[in-house]
Amino acid sequence: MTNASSGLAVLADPTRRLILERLADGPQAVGELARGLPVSRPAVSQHLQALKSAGLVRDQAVGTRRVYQIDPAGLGAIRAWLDQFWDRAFDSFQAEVESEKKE
Amino acid sequence: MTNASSGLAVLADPTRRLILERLADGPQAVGELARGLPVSRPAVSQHLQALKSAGLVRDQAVGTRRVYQIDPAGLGAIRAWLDQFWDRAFDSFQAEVESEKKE
DNA sequence: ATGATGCGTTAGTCATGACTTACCGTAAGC
DNA sequence: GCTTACGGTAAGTCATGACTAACGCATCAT
Repeated sequence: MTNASSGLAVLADPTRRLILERLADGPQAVGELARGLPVSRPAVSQHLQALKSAGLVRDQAVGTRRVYQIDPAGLGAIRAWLDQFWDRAFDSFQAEVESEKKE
Repeated sequence: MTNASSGLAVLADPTRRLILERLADGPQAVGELARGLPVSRPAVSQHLQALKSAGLVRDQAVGTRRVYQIDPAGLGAIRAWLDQFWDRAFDSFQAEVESEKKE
């Protein structure tokens, strides 16, 4: 699923954000990622699974290796939610300031 | 702390997002919020505490009630992180597409 | 002063999830 | 064929955190 809810839940974990930051510099295989991270390879695998089902990464088999890269669609959904939320909050924020002025 | 890390961690919880959505329509007191939510009032209090320490809401004492409203600053930090991350990811994504075209 | 309302806090329970170890399947190299 | 690298999966442990019930404190009304 590629909605903001699952995306935000996935972005909550610091290790998962680390993985995304690595992938933001270019595609990488699971082993490469694990070598640069403070957790085991299976842990990375599980995080990648979570990121994938949230639509934040794509994977591609290359021989025996499996290369992951960021999927912009997932990030877009989160940005959209945040932007829509921001607009709404800011509107009511200003409306509140206005109504307080009149008193 | 008002950085993206704490903000994202706080946004991960669905109940907390519900609270924020309510507050996006205007300031509200704790009891009002709790009445419209599927959890107890103490739970709402604790969530508000988490939201407050992440810089996402402000509170204001009004008599015996305590009115909460969204603090735009916290949301801004998260948006900034996401935007910066999105740009970086999209660049390397396009670069990858380009390099694949040439093969 | 007394009662009532509104909230924060504490203690304790329970579920979730992040992690490791061990294992299994698969693709490449000798 | 056999072995070796790579990665997903299963099982089990442990910490975190979301929640409720109970309590205490402050503010307003009578």
